[in-house]
Amino acid sequence: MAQLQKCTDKRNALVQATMELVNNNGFHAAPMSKIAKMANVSPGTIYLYFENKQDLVNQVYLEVKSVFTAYAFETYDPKMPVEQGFEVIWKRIAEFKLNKCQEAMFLAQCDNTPIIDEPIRQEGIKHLQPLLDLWKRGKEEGSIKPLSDYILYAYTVNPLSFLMLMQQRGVFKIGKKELESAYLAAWNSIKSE
Amino acid sequence: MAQLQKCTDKRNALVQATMELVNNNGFHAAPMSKIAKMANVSPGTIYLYFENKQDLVNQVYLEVKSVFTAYAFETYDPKMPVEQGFEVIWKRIAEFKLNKCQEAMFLAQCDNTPIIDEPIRQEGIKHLQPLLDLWKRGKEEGSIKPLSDYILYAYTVNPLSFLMLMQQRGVFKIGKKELESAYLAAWNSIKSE
DNA sequence: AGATAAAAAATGAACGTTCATTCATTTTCT
DNA sequence: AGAAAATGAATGAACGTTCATTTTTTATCT
Repeated sequence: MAQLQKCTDKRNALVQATMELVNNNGFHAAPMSKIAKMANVSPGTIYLYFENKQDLVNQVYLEVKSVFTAYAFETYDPKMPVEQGFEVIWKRIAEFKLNKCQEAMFLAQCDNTPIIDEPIRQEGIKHLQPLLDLWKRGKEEGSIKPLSDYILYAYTVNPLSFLMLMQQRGVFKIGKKELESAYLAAWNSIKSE
Repeated sequence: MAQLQKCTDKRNALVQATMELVNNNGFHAAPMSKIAKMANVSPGTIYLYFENKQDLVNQVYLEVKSVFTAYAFETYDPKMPVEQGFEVIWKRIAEFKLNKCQEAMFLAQCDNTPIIDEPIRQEGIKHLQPLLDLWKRGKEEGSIKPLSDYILYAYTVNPLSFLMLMQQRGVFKIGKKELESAYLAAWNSIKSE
């Protein structure tokens, strides 16, 4: 798979088409031929950019995951106090999950199914380190309950995935007020005392 | 599709095999031929019990969902005080999600992908009514925050799905102590004041 | 009870389709 | 003109589903 020099356009179109089809139809009903058609590209072209279908979906996952974490930490500064830092990160994550639905849905599907190879998934998690560091700091100074990172994640970040899905399916709409309540619920579940 | 009279055994074996294969390989890599083999049945036999592959997975979903809710409410009595009722239900749900991994994983996958037809999914949700009634009571008496049911679900039940997955993937183990912490986090996120 | 026939259930090879992937050819860029 | 990129028809494998046949169960009669 020789590195192609330009035309990151076609690659992006393929990434976008893969997300859209997997979101709407599921992995099992997202054939290469349709992905190609949606990206305005010939089926054969996909194999200039990706090894095969599994590699395609792996790469899309990694790319979307790193866009997500970059977005999450964009306005965060490790010098912030714990509570403020948490609020900043949480609200960026919420903004991402609720506005970039396409990307968030794709991640949710990948994280809850075996379609992504396990080593690739592990790699996608690494970018989350700043949040884990913040939690470590919070636990040390006593502002955050001394719980496993998995529990902290389950009660603060994961609920947003569920709310995103419900919004996407049209049964629930989250506005400014609901977002503030949701943030409080998140903070209340992990803050000390 | 005439009703078959006996041999609910074969049907159960098919349900079990479908869950196992979809959990381990994903829907796209769970062909009818493998499902049949795992259930010790001929491929043709599947079509005596189910219309087609979509119907098979729909029915498995409905069946597992109703086993789940039956389990959740088994020890609950609507006459219980709100906080006690919530604790009873929450802990049953936790028990189910953490012990019946096969079933819980399958539900998580179905709820986060488009593999289940939307009307069928809607039907599966109906059995959750007792919990919604409890929350209504809690909001009216002021013991539970006046939040949307979706937010309450996101912060109390959904985290368990995430923790179940992490336990299943071997990166996290939830014991008696963690379970108690998790319950407190859940209750803290939705209790009033 | 045992024998026999009719009905029900189960089988698995066969069918038509669709899929991922390849590669000889064409198009676009340098 | 030469190299790089893109094409899309062709290929073989795998899939969901069917149905003519076989096996098992049930019902009936001696």
